[in-house]
Amino acid sequence: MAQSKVTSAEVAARAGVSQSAVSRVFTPGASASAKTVAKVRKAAEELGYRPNVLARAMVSGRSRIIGLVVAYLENQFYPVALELLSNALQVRGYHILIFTAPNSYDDGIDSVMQDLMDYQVDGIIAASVSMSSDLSARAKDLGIPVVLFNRSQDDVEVSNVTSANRLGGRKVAEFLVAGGHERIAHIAGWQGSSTGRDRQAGFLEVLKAAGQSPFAIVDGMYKREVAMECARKLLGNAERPDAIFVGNDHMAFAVIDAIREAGLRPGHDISVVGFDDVPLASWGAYDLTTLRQPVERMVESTVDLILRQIESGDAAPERIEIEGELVLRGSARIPEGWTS
Amino acid sequence: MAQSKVTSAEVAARAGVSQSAVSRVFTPGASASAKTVAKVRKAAEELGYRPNVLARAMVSGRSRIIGLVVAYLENQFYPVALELLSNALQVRGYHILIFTAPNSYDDGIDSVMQDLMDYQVDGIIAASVSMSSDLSARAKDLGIPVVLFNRSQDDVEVSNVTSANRLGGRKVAEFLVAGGHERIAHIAGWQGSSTGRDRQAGFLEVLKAAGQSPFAIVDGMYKREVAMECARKLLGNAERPDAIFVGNDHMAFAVIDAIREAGLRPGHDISVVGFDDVPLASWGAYDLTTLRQPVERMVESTVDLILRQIESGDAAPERIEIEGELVLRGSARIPEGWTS
DNA sequence: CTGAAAGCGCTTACAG
DNA sequence: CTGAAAGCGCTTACAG
Repeated sequence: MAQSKVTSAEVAARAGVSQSAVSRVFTPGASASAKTVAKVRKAAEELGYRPNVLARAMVSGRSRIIGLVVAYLENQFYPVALELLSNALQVRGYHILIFTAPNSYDDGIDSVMQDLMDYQVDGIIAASVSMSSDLSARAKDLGIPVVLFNRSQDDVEVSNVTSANRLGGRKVAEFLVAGGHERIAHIAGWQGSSTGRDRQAGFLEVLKAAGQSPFAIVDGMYKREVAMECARKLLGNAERPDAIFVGNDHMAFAVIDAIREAGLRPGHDISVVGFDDVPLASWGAYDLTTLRQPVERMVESTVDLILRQIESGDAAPERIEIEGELVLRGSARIPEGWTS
Repeated sequence: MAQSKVTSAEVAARAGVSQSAVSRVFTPGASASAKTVAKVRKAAEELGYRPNVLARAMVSGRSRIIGLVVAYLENQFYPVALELLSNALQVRGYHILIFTAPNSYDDGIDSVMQDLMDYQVDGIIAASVSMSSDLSARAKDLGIPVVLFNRSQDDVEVSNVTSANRLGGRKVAEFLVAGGHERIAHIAGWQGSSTGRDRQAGFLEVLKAAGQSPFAIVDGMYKREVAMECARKLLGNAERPDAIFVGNDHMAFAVIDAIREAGLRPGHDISVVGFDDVPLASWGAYDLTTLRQPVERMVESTVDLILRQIESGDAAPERIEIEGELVLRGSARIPEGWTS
């Protein structure tokens, strides 16, 4: 059927026009007469021609490739975001080139960024990675737009999209305090990340205002094993917390497993609240009360932001924050007459 | 620091050599004297030069991009595979360009494949997708290697890597029969997929050999909601199954949720066995007995296969099948003295 | 080993 | 609107 790699020159020959004309027909916004368009489309169809994206990228300086730096795909939040991101970008004519990075260390990220540049990506979306300032700076230097997804970075002028993490931490604390809990522990998100710190900060503010001090605060590092270990310790003592706010759902699942392992019932003997609302949170086995991160809207904003920066060359960094709501389920006691 | 987009010509000028010499220094296997190499490396370093992958791709015909077609990322098996695939490919100097596709319909896949070709990918890995014969054929026509991951297709000559699905189905059935179960139901994987059919076929063979007929067989479509619905129906009748073999873990979690919802205990009142062994299967809340798909080895084979085809031009299709083992956990009764 | 030159498949001023 | 030509940043025969 189709020839192997048809070029615009072959189409031109068949259509009886110049190669430039063919190019124009396939370039949105370029001018060509209706007659030319018709001839070219017909010939292209017959030959199975499609423009070579790479060649186009070379001359136009636009690869229509977005580099996505991710890790931590065991946390369901990221695959979900990845799929949404990819779909949204595909519709707009872009595709995602994946770069997997060691999560929290600057070591590997350096070479990842090198790679990224080699591919002439039009933009970079960094999810769940702490990019060193150097690298954000370097991307900027090269005029490559960067958007941090679900993470922010204070020391660099870079765009980011997050949920309202601090407010979210506050909401969880208010809910827990209203529920009459008096020994509230926090297994925090990684304190090397903005999300981990912000959620904790909001949580502590409200606790303080309520005249409580936290039963315990530990860094769960966003890792299942660490959170599990923390939970076991917390539950192993004579005096136990009556509620645990966990820095994300992924860790909260471990905490619930640990609670049951100790013979206790989440939502009855001890309340657990997570952060994210990944699909698994709503499944029967966990039924997790959690602060929802509105991932669809976060993705929309991220895509809008990066494409705007690419297409208009407007690189003014923007910080977008989207508010999420508490989703009530069975893992935490609901205060009398509570209406979110 | 770094200039915006340094070219080989600039490096050449600074090093006092020709542009070709610079190219050779960065082309593995090309010949250059030690002296030239040193001068060029020095100049490149100072300028922050890195070869443009896209330009290289244009002339060499190698983009070092692998197109990955995926969907269904809510099933943990795929993100896990994606991460492993990306890591393995990155080490070998390739990267993954993501194409998300509607799962089971040929409709959308068609345009996805068009896209794929536009980017001049060196190879295609198709996961959890049924490619139409046309498209496999077309890729072949263009000399683009294709490997199906976790899926096979009989009507086309295309490489694929799967686990031993039929054998896996047999193992599950043997285990369940040995456990004394006599009313074994099967919520099957999507019957439009080879994996779904093969697992079911193996399962039925053994049941038949044991003189049993299945309590029920339904197609769960690899979807959580469908599986949940099937399970509810199965449990709603006066006579219930005493075991359910579920076509993959993702659906098995739904089945376990349904069982508990009905006030029954998995592993006691009714045995459940899944297929995959995703990380979640080992978490306390599900503790799922399941037939492990050896994803690391599947990924290794996939990467080896596609790179071999790309780099040697050897396009002889190969079908690789990797045996997986049953992982015993709490969701199914273990036969007396059973040793896997 | 090395340089000059052609060419990969396009887009985009530049004339007409 | 249209064609001829230059050029994007490389690799790769081809001579030397």
